[in-house]
Amino acid sequence: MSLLPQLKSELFKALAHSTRIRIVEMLTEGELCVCTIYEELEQSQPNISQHLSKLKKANIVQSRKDGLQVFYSLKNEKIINILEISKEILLEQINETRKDIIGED
Amino acid sequence: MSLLPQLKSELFKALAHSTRIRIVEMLTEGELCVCTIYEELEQSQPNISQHLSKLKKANIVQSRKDGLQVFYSLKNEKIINILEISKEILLEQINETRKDIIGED
DNA sequence: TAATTATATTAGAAAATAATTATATAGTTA
DNA sequence: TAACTATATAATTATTTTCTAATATAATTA
Repeated sequence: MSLLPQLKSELFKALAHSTRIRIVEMLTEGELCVCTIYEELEQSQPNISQHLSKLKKANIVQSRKDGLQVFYSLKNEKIINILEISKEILLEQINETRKDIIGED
Repeated sequence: MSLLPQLKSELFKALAHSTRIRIVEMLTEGELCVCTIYEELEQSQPNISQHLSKLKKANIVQSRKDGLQVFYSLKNEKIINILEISKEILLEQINETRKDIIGED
């Protein structure tokens, strides 16, 4: 019995929240301080902290302490590829739906 | 305010269960009858039916009826790419962990 | 048309997840 | 050392997800 499907599902579980998707996408540009993340996303500090904790537990991000601040960054750039492909899939879905409604070009 | 993060999170939610991962991976080989899926995965028929329903709602699979049987197939092959990248990420994680424990080669 | 088969749906209980509020911790500065 | 700041953790409640058992539906065959 393979363990991989279970591990994969845990990875996707970590990505299964729009706030966490937004965090990962923010981190695409480079490391960010926790304060920057919750201010930009307009979410409470504890809420963002908990989401970051889930991302960290899933090994999607890592953190580094600098004085009072904590900076988070992506642990593996390949996570960006997953987000890119998901975007392609969604855009194709949207395009299909459009065709169904408007009719073929 | 972009809608995409929300849609992406819904896509990942649909993949956030090991049974659904296994189903998608089975369908990589081509369309399958519901009965084949629940027999091979050794899960109850209603349980598999519910998981298939979630995958269908997320537009990951489509179904086709043939007599009494229903055949499911992938709707967009790109979902396979997402699973492949997730595997790469996980294998790299495992390799890192191994290095931490055993020491650098 | 009645019985059978394959699948889907529903209802209900248990478990997991999420947001909020309050509090704790670690590091800094006065 | 006391106050302050940034972040993390804990507790609570509400919501969502999952599994199981029972039932419904649709297509087939006797």
